Amino acid sequence: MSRSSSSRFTKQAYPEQAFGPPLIGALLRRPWEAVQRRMLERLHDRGFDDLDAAHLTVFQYPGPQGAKPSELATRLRVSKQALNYLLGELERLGYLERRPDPDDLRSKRVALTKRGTSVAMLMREAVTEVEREWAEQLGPRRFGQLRDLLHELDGG
Amino acid sequence: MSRSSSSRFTKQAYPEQAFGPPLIGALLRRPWEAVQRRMLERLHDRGFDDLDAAHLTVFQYPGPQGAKPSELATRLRVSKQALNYLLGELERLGYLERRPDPDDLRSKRVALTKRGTSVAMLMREAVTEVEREWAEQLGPRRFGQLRDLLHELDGG
DNA sequence: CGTAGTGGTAAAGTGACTTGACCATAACGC
DNA sequence: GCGTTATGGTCAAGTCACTTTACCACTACG
Repeated sequence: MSRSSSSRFTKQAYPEQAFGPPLIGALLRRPWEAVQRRMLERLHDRGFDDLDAAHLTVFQYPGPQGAKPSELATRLRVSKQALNYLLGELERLGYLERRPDPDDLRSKRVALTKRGTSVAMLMREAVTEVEREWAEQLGPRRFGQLRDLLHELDGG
Repeated sequence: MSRSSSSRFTKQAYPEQAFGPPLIGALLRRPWEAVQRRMLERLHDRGFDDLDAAHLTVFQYPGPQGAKPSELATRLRVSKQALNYLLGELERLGYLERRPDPDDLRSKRVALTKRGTSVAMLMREAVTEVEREWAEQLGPRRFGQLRDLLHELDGG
């Protein structure tokens, strides 16, 4: 499903699109969705089928390891209650633990379990897999350009 | 692996990240989220504050104009009931109508109202705005490269 | 024309989220 | 020190966006 036929969005059903060509929004969205789908696919392949897209946001780069729940909530732009709910799920499923923060008695720190670390690694592998495919499609030099340009946008 | 020392994600809170540099997944995700946020921001600025991110998926390129609900559901990867729910909302709020399909009496077609068309145009403006900023940051030539590379990935 | 398939909707249930409240600790004023 | 404000986390209750299930209308196919 990685290559799909070209321009699968131009079916007869949209003969007269009021809009012009896709802007950068759509162009970023679709590859990103492809990455996301691949990650979930691989996780389910390997038996982690109690995870869904919502859980994955927690594992999103750079991952929750060592983070304080409230920090994570800010980073992921969800309320701390919503995040706490997710952390509860993930803890119940054995992917992480919430441990007391030695430096702040109010606070906790997220610690990935072995199972949680596997998920993080699998996600990374899935992305690497897609990277390889894209590098093949664009050629390594141009893929490198793409990554550099995105990285620069990102503030690197 | 401790490059990206200038990255805003390397706060003291994550001194020993288990992962390396961001892979293409994160690099795509973050600019895309920036675009998404800008769109919602502009819509709310202009008084369309009864819309949220979920509604926007319906307006996502290439937009719902003329589409059959079930078609849209497939495209957006949601169940047809969930989509129908969203369409109901958007119809109630005056952004679109569901009209009978002349060619298939079972089917409907989505027709944007004037209000709905405004939203589509505003979204497009917001993206264009971001494009301009990025073109300035990267330089027009390199921004063009970025767009072309993404377009090629997309199957263009 | 009968039977399977497709498009759409309604109804009920669920659960991921919200808002609001609360307690414990920390940081800062004096 | 001691009171005040801010921060971190959690619980409880309510909500609503979605799911599942079912169903009807129409179409396609033999």
